[in-house]
Amino acid sequence: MITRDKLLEATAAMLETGGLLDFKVVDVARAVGTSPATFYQYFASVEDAILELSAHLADDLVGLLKVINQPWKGPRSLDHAREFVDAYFNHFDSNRAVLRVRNLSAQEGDIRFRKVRNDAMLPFTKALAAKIEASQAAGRVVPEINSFAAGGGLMAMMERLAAFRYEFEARGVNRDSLVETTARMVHQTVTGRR
Amino acid sequence: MITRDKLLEATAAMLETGGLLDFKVVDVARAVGTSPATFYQYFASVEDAILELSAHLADDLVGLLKVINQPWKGPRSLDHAREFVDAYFNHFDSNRAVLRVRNLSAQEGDIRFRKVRNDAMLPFTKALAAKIEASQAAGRVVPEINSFAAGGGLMAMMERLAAFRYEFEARGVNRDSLVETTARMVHQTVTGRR
DNA sequence: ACCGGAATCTGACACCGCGTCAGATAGGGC
DNA sequence: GCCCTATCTGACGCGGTGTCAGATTCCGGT
Repeated sequence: MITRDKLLEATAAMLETGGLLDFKVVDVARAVGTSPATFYQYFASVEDAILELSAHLADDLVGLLKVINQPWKGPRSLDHAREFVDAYFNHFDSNRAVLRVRNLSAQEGDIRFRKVRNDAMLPFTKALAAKIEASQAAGRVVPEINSFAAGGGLMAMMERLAAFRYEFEARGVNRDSLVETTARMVHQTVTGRR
Repeated sequence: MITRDKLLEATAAMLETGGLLDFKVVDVARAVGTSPATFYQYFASVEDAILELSAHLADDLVGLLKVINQPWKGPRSLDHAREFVDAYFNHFDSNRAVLRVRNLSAQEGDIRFRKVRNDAMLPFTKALAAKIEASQAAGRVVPEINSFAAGGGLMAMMERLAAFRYEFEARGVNRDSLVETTARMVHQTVTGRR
């Protein structure tokens, strides 16, 4: 495998293991059996490396767009919501550490991370918003709700619950139960039906 | 003012300004007109200082418990939800930077930050869960929903929307609209009513 | 006014990670 | 075997970390 990829991989691994505050590029270099100079050969800064890791994450999600772009109708509509939530949880589980840093940096105002996060999440937010608008047109959802804000709110909820999943498990809410509850909240908000 | 407090204040200010990755205790010391040694006189590490800042945040929220512990009934029930969401947004706005780091550290698994975060949020999660259970008992909310997970989900949504409020403003959703939408989602989930 | 002790602060230091550069090393096309 | 390019790294100056011993300040007691 090419050195550059090894460095990226090691960076991700480093983020899994330790906190962001004591992240050291020396450690990354050591893990790959190379020197810090090599790291800076490929990346101008640590942020750049993490940014690249973040950018690749959106790729894993394209498959999920199918689930959310189909209409959620009939008796199976709740199943779609479940599938959506479950897949999103999986995605988060596989990429906890990088997503954590991506979101922090986006919150801190770094425009590059904001963009990467938006690229990943906007399609979903918009798809949910479109469904909500349809439900509003059908009179099943109140017009006072801003569809984009509601879609964003649902994404926010999913992201957050995925992030603190283990906190819930420690309190007796297992993964299935969390997915089921989240799916029902999403479904309810989107379709206006129980 | 006592040096220790000045250091805490400067730490918070430093977190507002720059990213976590380039946080320097020298900068904090300089801002207070003292030396790094003095910082370490009072705090064993940067984390400890931020932890203390985080711990104090819960204090600001005790007033809000009143709003959520009263029953949300009758024609004014939506107003209660609005008041709750609005106040939570304010809280987040006043303490963005510290909350950001608190949440990151909690996600990273730091048990002290987990505890501080739980101390701040659990009362609200539980209060929402209690309301949901009441609605379930009344048949207005489906029993398949786990009340604790749903309460946590609502808190998660609020926290996240507050965090990315400016992202929504950039897309034409102003604060009022965001609060209104969030309040309605909370209200709907909690009471089972539109 | 003076003293003594405790509390508070800091200069100085050893250590280590950052980020750079010039030069070393390794491929591979011919 | 030669050269050119791509890739790597040793060595370095800079600056931040965290510690300690000692300096300074403060204050109560006499």
